Amino acid sequence: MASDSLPEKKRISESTIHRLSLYYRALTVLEKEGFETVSSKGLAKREKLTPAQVRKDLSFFGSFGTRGLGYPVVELRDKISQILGIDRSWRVALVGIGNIGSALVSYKEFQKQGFQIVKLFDNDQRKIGSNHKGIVVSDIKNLANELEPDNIEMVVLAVPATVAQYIVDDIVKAGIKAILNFAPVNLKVPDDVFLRNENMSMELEYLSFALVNDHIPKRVR
Amino acid sequence: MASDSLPEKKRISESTIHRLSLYYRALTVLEKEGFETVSSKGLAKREKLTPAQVRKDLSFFGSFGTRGLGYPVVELRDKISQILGIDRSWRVALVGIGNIGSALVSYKEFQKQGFQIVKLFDNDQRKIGSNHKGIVVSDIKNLANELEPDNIEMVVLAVPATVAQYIVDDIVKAGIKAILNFAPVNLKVPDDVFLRNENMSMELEYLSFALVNDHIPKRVR
DNA sequence: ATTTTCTTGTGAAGCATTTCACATATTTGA
DNA sequence: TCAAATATGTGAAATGCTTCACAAGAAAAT
Ligand SMILES: NC(=O)c1ccc[n+]([C@@H]2O[C@H](COP(=O)([O-])OP(=O)(O)OC[C@H]3O[C@@H](n4cnc5c(N)ncnc54)[C@H](O)[C@@H]3O)[C@@H](O)[C@H]2O)c1
Ligand SMILES: NC(=O)c1ccc[n+]([C@@H]2O[C@H](COP(=O)([O-])OP(=O)(O)OC[C@H]3O[C@@H](n4cnc5c(N)ncnc54)[C@H](O)[C@@H]3O)[C@@H](O)[C@H]2O)c1
Repeated sequence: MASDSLPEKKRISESTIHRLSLYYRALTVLEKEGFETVSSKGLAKREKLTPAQVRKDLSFFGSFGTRGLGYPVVELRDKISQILGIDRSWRVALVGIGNIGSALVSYKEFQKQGFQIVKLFDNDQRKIGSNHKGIVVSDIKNLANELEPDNIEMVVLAVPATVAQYIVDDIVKAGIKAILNFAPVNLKVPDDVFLRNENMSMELEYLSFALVNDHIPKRVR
Repeated sequence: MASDSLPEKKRISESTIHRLSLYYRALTVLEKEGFETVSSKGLAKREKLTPAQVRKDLSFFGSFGTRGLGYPVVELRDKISQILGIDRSWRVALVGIGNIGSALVSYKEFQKQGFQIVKLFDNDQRKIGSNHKGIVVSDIKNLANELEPDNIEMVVLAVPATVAQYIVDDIVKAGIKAILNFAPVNLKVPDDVFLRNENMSMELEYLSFALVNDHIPKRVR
């Protein structure tokens, strides 16, 4: 036959990616605690997962363990950080320097993890020009000029829900491909833009449901 | 036979519960826009889901639609709010009045949605006694006395990761059954306590992974 | 009244994810 | 050196979740 289907890129589930974050965090702690190796069982226990789940997740990306011994803590952590792309730093812009936005700018852990907030935007005249942790707030009007994908790789959106779609449209136009949105609204973006939503109300509603229905879900994430 | 297995309580998946939140939000918007009914197709489109998914989710809880017509917007919204348990208000305590904690207290939407923050705790002498939106910050030392499950039904935890487990132990001891945690740490709680984590780093790491791997997950939540 | 159109509700099929179970590799202890 | 213990990596089975597809009910059109 002339054309077999192209070797399709292996697709990883969202859950696996989230668990990689958990493993990464656990391994960081294990290193601090002085462990040199850890078994899938040990790792699983820390994150309330099964050993098989841990092994399967890691197996999507390679073989990192030693039979009879387990995984080398530091090596595995470094490997996961490569997989997640957090073995480098990311330049992040933050739009909306309100309650949540200010909390995010002040949060030093992001910086340490390599998510560097390097640009701030707002439309409030009292905020524009002001200084937050060494960064001067730019006027949102200049977003198109000042948001270069060469420079900024991710945008965190912390503006009111009512304006979020307009702003996201501009962000997309500027060529940004990754957005973390805090506004409780379903934003429309093209297929090649990665959008994640942080929806706190949803988690409170989940708790409400759980209390009212005394609910244990089939599968806990 | 003497004993058939008890009619097991229908377990609903986490995804379905989260989608109920989305439907609720969409229906609120639809009502404002003046729609009296909406089809599963219409609802699906707004939330980037399939009509079958919408119908299946709702079918777990009953039959709310009319064939040939769709679902009555207001009625369905009210029904979902009953299912989620948000047709009432919840009394919430917030522990840790720092960057995130302050943002949450100032957020009026929670109040509107029925999540009433009615008690604040911190261990910082400069914060204890101070007033946030009409609530005086209590000393964390008094948590055991002042956190009565009769009065407080949920706790939001916004303290440093290093102390989160100690505090959560006290919260559990006080009899609280629902906790929303912002600290990036895997907290241990008994099986009858519902715990949800809000982990922003995880979402940034997801975006990082997506950019590095040009990744579209198998299933988008 | 009757037909056509629309749309729900739901088993069943299809697909994704988790768990099982074991061959295999390595370490540990005797 | 060898046996026992440990623990990975992975097909296959089991479980869970989503989508299909269609019968059936209701509305709209004729
Ligand atoms: N505060 C919370 O605890 C919380 C919780 C959950 C969700 N959220 C959501 O996060 C978002 C931000 O919430 P917040 O409490 O920080 O609100 P906020 O009002 O304190 O901050 C919003 C900021 O966006 C700016 N802004 C408004 N319009 C803008 C525009 N067109 N361009 C640029 N900047 C603009 C405002 O000047 C302000 O600084 C909202 O969508 C809110 O629903 C907040
Ligand atoms: N700020 C952010 O944007 C952000 C983002 C993601 C996660 N988080 C997490 O949320 C949590 C809070 O972050 P933050 O930035 O608001 O930190 P913060 O230091 O500003 O606030 C923490 C608050 O907890 C109080 N606290 C400390 N120990 C306490 C104790 N034993 N009992 C009671 N209160 C105590 C402090 O006094 C302070 O008010 C942290 O776990 C952090 O990792 C924060």
